[in-house]
Amino acid sequence: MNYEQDTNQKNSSTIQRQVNQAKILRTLRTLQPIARVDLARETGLSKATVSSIVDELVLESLVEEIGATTSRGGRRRILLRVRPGREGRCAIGFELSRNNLIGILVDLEGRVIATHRDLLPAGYLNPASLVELIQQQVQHLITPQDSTNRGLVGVGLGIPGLVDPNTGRVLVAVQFGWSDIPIKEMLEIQLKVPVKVMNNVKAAALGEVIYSNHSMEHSPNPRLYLSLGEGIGSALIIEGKLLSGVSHTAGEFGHITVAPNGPLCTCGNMGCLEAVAGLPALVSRYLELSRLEEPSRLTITPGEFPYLTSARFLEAVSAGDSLADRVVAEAADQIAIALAGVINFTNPELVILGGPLSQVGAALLNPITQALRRRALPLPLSQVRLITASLGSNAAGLGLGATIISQLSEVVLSR
Amino acid sequence: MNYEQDTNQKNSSTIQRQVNQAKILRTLRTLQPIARVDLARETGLSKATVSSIVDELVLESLVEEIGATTSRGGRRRILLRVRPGREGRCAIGFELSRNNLIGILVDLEGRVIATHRDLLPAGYLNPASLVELIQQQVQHLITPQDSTNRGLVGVGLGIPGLVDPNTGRVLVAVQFGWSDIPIKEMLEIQLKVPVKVMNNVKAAALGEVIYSNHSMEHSPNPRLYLSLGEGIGSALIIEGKLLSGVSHTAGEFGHITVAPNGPLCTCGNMGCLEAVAGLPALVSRYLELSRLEEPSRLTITPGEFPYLTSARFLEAVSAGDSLADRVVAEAADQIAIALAGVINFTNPELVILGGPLSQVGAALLNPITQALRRRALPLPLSQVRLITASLGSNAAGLGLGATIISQLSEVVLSR
DNA sequence: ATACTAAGTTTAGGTACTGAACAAACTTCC
DNA sequence: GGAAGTTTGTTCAGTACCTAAACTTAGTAT
Repeated sequence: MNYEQDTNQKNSSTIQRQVNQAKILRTLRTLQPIARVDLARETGLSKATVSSIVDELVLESLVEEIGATTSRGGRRRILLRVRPGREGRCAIGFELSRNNLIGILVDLEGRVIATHRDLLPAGYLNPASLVELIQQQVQHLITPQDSTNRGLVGVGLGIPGLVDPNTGRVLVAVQFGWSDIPIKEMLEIQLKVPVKVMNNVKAAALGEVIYSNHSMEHSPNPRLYLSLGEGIGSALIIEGKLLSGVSHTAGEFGHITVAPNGPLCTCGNMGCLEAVAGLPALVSRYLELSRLEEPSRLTITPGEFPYLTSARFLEAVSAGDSLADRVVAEAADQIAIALAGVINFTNPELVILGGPLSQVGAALLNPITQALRRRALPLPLSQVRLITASLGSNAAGLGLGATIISQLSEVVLSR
Repeated sequence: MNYEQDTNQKNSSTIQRQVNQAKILRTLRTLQPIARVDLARETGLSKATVSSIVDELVLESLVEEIGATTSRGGRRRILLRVRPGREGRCAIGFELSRNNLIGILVDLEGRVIATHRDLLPAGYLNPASLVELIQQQVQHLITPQDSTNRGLVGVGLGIPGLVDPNTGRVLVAVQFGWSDIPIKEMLEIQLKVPVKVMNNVKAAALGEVIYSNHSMEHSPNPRLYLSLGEGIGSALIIEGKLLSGVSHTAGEFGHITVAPNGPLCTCGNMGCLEAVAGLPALVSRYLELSRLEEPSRLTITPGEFPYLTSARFLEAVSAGDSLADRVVAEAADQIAIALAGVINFTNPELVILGGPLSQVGAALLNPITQALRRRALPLPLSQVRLITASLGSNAAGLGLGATIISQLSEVVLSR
């Protein structure tokens, strides 16, 4: 079940054991603490098989015994659980952003054990240097004794750019000037553990979605993550998997048309959501309206106007600036138009609002909720839970870590 | 592999054989005619295993030998293929509409062997009578000798209404006054073969998507089917599976907002696509504009105006009525607004235009294509193939039949 | 102490896969 | 035409993994 074994594994066709190992691990994780008998009953496997597989899992540091229950006649049941903390196995999720590399070490239960942040060196970032940097962080994060990475289940990496999650190639990353970099392959050679690479916003989406649930079990129903910031993106998760699309660009939420004759967007279309509700648009709108408003009622002084940044604008909203609040409410209406369409179309069970704009909380959530009531169909709307993202800058790392961990209890049929 | 065997099958855990049977069947179907050696090479299984599984498949009438090739030194290879026609196994797809029950018998290659259509009796249709009617059609369609349905792999049923495809329950079918009918269960008891029940538009979508491909192999990428008629619906197929959603209402394309302050829709929202581009809206628009137009240039005479039906309107478009054409072109613009959003969001490889309105062909397709060029993002747009539906009233039946057949070469891990 | 009960382990038997040897059915070449 | 060579498909011994049933372990009940 670890990487070395996978590579010199028999002949890819002994699916049985993998399926059953995964089944037991999955059951164990959702019902823990649990005894072998109950695992047998839950999974439909025989007690003998469960014993045999549990033995293996204990050997691999994935599972541990935690004493016995009191009995009501008969031998006491020995409770098992997924082995938590540093003593068990773990995974690391990395997020690469413009200036930082954040690494988050999670245990088998998806809990954070340690984090590490490196500032990126100025100037061009070489793919090889990134690999080097990640290798160093891995050494920092896992226990120093374990230099073989044997405790490490795998590593995930989120990158701002277009990634093919299947091959793990970075197709384009404008910020770093990369194109067609086989980063997954490079990392696997260096780290000797399986690596998963994906877009950082999608990784954050996975994180928020998985951790919204209090269990790492995935729902089969669609769940949507919305990232509201300078740009507006999203990720749709169906049956626990990210929708990627033919060219891996699925999730473009910001270019849904919400005002057919509205302002020109950078993409060439008129009235894209991003053009009216992206942060730059909100700042412009604020400046436009502030001319009509009495300065005394504003949190932002007219002197700041020429230098008004998105961050400062968001502060004003949080500080209760009524004009900023109005601008956000207007944007919420526009967001709701697109969101209502997507809710009707995908019928999700969960929508998570993420990105900088989402941090203003109720100032955004309330008007969106209201507008959705007018715009969305009653049945799908009644099924959807609308919440705000809660993991902050840890989201991507956690999503990647949890994804790696989850793969232990999934079997991918190779086709 | 047939239904009786499935029920008293060992103990649900002999997954190995099922996986490998499915793998061989899948490979065989895409690469046929093919010999055992090549199957072994393609699937990675040993020659011994392939021989053993092929023997089983031949016994089950799923596969047949079709003579040998000429050799270039060495024993000649015996070519195998999926057994076509009545001699092989087959499936039946039924579509229930307001007045008709259409049954389509397809062979293992997805080709139509026979069709049958019954007019429904007037008045309330009892679920039990439907089961009875389907049972009769099954008897008509399969060879009379085979009264045990042994040749029948399974049956699919498409119903206009809200269906839970997992349980096969009809949640609501307004046209028939049904609610919460376990139609799948009822049919399985009667027919003694596996039954799949789903919404008829989604079944049609599956049909069009599967048959657009010239092979029954499913692409992993998203594909979209649009049904343009009185109402506007859609179905999104991802990894060969229909997106259903929490409450099984996914695909509501008609209630995407395309004109935020537009006309009131039946759903309560303003400016839904359906309210501006559904057939009733087009007819109204035609009547509205016809007052300004010179009657001589119209195909429809003013005398018809009070009785103008959607069907007549569509005839006028096909006849080249310039005003009707203009109305369709306007609608195409609105459709393109919603479609561009969905293309950006889902990044599909295929969009199929279906439903009555799609039958006007280029009058609709051209303006949509043009508008998409302005509205959709270049990268996703460049990947999408936009075509018109081609199966007509057979679509749903074919989709269901093909779905049943496809299940032979798929393994669903039970969780 | 003895009987009962339930959890977990051991064992014998069955299924399904694989590699290697073998049989079958060709072509080639002298 | 027969020996040699080639390739396909089958048979067989060995292995992995599952199950049911018997057994061991470790408790409670009386």
